[in-house]
Amino acid sequence: MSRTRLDVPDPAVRRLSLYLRQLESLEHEKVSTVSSRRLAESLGLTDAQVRKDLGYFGQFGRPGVGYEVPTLIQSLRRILGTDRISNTLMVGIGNIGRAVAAYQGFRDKGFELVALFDRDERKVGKKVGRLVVQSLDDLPDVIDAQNIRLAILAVPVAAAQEVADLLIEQGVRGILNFAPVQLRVPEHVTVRHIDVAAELEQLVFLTSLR
Amino acid sequence: MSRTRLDVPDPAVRRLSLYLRQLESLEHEKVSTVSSRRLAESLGLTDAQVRKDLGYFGQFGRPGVGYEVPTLIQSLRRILGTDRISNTLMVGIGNIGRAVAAYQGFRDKGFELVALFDRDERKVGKKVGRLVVQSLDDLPDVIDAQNIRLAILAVPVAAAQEVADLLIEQGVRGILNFAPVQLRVPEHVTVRHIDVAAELEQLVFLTSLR
DNA sequence: GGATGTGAATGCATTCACAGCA
DNA sequence: TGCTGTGAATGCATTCACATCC
Repeated sequence: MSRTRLDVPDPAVRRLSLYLRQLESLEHEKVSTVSSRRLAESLGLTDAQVRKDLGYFGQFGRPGVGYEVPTLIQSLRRILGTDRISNTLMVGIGNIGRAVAAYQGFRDKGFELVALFDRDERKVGKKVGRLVVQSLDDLPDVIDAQNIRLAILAVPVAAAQEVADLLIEQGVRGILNFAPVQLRVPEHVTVRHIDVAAELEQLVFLTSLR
Repeated sequence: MSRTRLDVPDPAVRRLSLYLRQLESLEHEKVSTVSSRRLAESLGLTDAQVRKDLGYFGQFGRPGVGYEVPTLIQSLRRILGTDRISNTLMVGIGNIGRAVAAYQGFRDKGFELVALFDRDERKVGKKVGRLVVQSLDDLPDVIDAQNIRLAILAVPVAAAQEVADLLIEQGVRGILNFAPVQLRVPEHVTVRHIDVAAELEQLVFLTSLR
């Protein structure tokens, strides 16, 4: 049976982003070459893991030398799909929404926030950065016109599932969810969840052990 | 060898927060009892996993009946350590910092944001919600006086490691890091990392597969 | 009958260890 | 010699399956 991209362990894919971040920082420091050992150490991992992870996707290094930093960065971006810009929309322009919208440097990472939506009619028409908040009624047209497949969901818990359903119906394939609720989505849709309170809970637990 | 709390799989601990969130929502709907099956289904997990996870910490259910929702909530809070309020501080009052500070409901989850800090002298003295932004010079005194062990780090990448070192030196044991950089910390300190760009990268990768 | 709790079995991710190449 | 790439071995998490109890 042929190896498909799908049988890569999920934890390995998560680490790809980590490697990319670290490599970008090395590039910034004008480091031209890095070994799996060095990369691993700076991230608190093992060299074998770095090599294995990269090995799922191809051969990028040179024995006896290591990995060329700029080339590996390019390769990782291509693998992740961030070598081209993905148009992204956001629904829910509250505190979190505004903060994320204000974040500079999305574009460098392969994303462009191209549309903002809110259900609250008082927010519609207001400017946030370069963008104007739109009504949810415009969602279908905008998604269509700009070929959007990624959405950031920053609405209150009570509205999250409903808005997610709407997004999916209109063709969104990936949702970054800030609402502290588990979304129910069809197979072909991917959700990533950011839950600040849950992370703090983990910290309390882990710090009270030692 | 005796079982210590430490040999609980990390993924299991992460799911505890998930269970808690779901149980709170069930309590809100006045559901008094829930089976592992039902709880699992609502979270996209298996019943065996729910039982095994809870089993690491004790026996909470009644065979033939299930788990009493309010009791299990209490137990989970005690396990996680969120049955008592943890005083928390934040450094870096930019966009993200302000958004997190504005988040209502920390207290219900077991946290109280009790102090804000920023290096920028122009921000010091300004009010954010009920709190006044303080100078980093005051950090040692505040940590001491309020017995703070948790910190939210929302400073720029360039300052993150330095501020983290300072926090740790003053006795902070857990750091929630929003800066997209891997912090180097001693053994006894725990870090959780929230990286919005990395999550979006994952979405791009996962959605381009199918 | 219906559900928990938990050892045993499985499956998946990590680490080892070494052949092969620069 | 130094480092990659990768099968084999290990270790860890999940799932199975059933004895036990309400």
